[in-house]
Amino acid sequence: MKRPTIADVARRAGVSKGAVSYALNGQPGVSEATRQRILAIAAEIGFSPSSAARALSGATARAIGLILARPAQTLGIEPFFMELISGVEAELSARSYALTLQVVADTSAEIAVYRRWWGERRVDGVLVCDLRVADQRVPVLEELGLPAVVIGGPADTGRLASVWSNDAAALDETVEYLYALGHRRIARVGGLPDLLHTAIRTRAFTEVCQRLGLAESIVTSSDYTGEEGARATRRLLSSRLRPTAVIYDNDVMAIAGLSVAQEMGLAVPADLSIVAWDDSPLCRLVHPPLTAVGRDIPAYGGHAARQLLQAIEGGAAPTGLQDETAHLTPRGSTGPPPAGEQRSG
Amino acid sequence: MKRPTIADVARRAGVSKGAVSYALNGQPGVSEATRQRILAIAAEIGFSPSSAARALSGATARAIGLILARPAQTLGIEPFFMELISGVEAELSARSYALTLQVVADTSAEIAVYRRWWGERRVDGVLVCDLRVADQRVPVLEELGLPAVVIGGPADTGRLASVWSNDAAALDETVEYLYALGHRRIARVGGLPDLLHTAIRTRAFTEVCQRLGLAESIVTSSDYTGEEGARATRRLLSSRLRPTAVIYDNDVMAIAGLSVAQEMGLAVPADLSIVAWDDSPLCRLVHPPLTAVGRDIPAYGGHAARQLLQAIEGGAAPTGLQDETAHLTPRGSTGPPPAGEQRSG
DNA sequence: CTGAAAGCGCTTACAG
DNA sequence: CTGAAAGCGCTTACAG
Repeated sequence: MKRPTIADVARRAGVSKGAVSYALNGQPGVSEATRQRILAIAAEIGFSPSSAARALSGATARAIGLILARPAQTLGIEPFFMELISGVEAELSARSYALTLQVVADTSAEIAVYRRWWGERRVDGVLVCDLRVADQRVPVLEELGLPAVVIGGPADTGRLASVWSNDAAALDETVEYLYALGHRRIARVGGLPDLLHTAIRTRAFTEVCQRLGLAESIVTSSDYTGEEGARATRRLLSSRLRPTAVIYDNDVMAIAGLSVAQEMGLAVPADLSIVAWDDSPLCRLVHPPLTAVGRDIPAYGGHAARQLLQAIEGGAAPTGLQDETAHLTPRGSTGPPPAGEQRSG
Repeated sequence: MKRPTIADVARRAGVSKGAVSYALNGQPGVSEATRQRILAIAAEIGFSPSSAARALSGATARAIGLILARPAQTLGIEPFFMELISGVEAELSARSYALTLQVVADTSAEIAVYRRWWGERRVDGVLVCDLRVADQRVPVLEELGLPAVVIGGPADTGRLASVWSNDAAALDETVEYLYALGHRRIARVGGLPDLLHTAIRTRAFTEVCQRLGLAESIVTSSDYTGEEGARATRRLLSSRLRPTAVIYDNDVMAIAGLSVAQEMGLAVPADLSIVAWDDSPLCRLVHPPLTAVGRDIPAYGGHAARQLLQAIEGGAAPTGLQDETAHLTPRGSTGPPPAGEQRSG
């Protein structure tokens, strides 16, 4: 099947190619009657303007890029990224922008792809995930002048806008809730230590524990896999003064932690309380269902996409956006600590 | 920053634009020495050819499309799609093809996007997921002449190649394993009934149960969510002659089923054996870890991508590929049925 | 082996 | 309000 071009539409409508272009793009230059006739003909013969030709003349690819630099394993198992992508998509497809996705091994590969995309003019802008402390990607994107919105923060992202959520506040709320239940030995299994949000949560955790007078707060790092969540949990539960509550930095590790507790003969929540970050359907799948800290991730992705489109189309650099703070949803995995534990620590 | 064009490279190399093009694309027409000099200059000034200009003249976008028509909820929670995408990516990025991803609500939206992509020449070909019985997408893609590889089968996909796995054989193996353990009342919680692989597994299940003389084989359908998996399990476990083993069509429902069993006071595997399809890290996360039927999904995606690139570049339509058959990995969730149950049914 | 030129299908000033 | 034309940055026959 031969693809119709703008010339085909012009010929059938008896107008110039320019007129068709104006009609399609909603620009002045054609009468309303002509516009309607052109639109009808375009629809009839199934014409869509070539994205390549459009990009070449208009200099806009109508595509944005998203790079994921995580191993396939953790990518698949964490609902976070797919939910984020769904939200991004909803925003993009409403404006018929395409999403170009790439999975890479590490940050340097990611930077190489940004450079290539920029050279190829393949995307009009990018969404940057997994913001790191002193992130190397930020200066590169600034130098290239490739519009970008950083997902994560708060942080100094220079000229790049960011969309972020107040994780420190959410963490405070969580620890205070556990404290109110009577917990005095609270541990946290954190995520990848070089991710900014891990650093932010770790600092908040340390501060709130100090404020509440919890001397024995413990933080360990992990890579978000179930294996590391299980290993960290075994270590915590085998220690002399084992914690009565554990906060995990993702849902997967929390579920792994629940299994380890069961395996070690500890009842949840009678002997151990468990809190998952990144609330997701996974948390409601297990028994008992997990108390979790969460927020609307598709909406988060949508907000980031909207900021990016604004940066691309509006010209004016958006200033960034503080998204909703995650909130705690208590379920069956948290309760008071075992009797006799309540005042120790 | 101004993006370098082929003219910049040509000027600095003291050759024509044509020569630069030949050098970059590994075509004859330039001497080896000149080619090396051109390549060095291109690398030095960070030149990547504009994908739009390339697509416009060469008629190849160097991008393939993938559409997911599932609600955000199930997309996020099932590791399958992300693993598939990872595998596709690995194959594509090795040849510097881009992946254009779109999430849509239903099949008619999906078909509309195919038509638009075709008109826009945005992608050189597409990967078709979730093959259905009498799939409406197949004739549309054939009519458009858009290269496509169907993920799933075996089925009559006309001129489209497909990559598939023998699910019937894997289901046989699973039922025979449960039969050998002594199970005589085996139930199956199937996936979306209009998906081809659900139909194939359902038929295989019915046939193997007949062959083994298991009269009371039960099949229910679901939408792959934990909620439906839990509901189906409650129904099964509340029935007068409850099954002693249940096979679930995905990992998420199997985990939900495990929780329901625990909630209803049944021990797994002492009172109930559970098998998950789509083995994934989730299956090893719970306690007991789930016996599961699985295979290498990233490899599956990679094979599909390779077939598609062959269809796009080779010209000759690939004939399709039978991928590895899924195999059963016994873990802690399966065992003999309760004493006294072994000969009933 | 190399250079000059046409052409891909749009968009957008520029004249009428 | 409309038409003719240049130009985006490549690729690829076509001459030399």
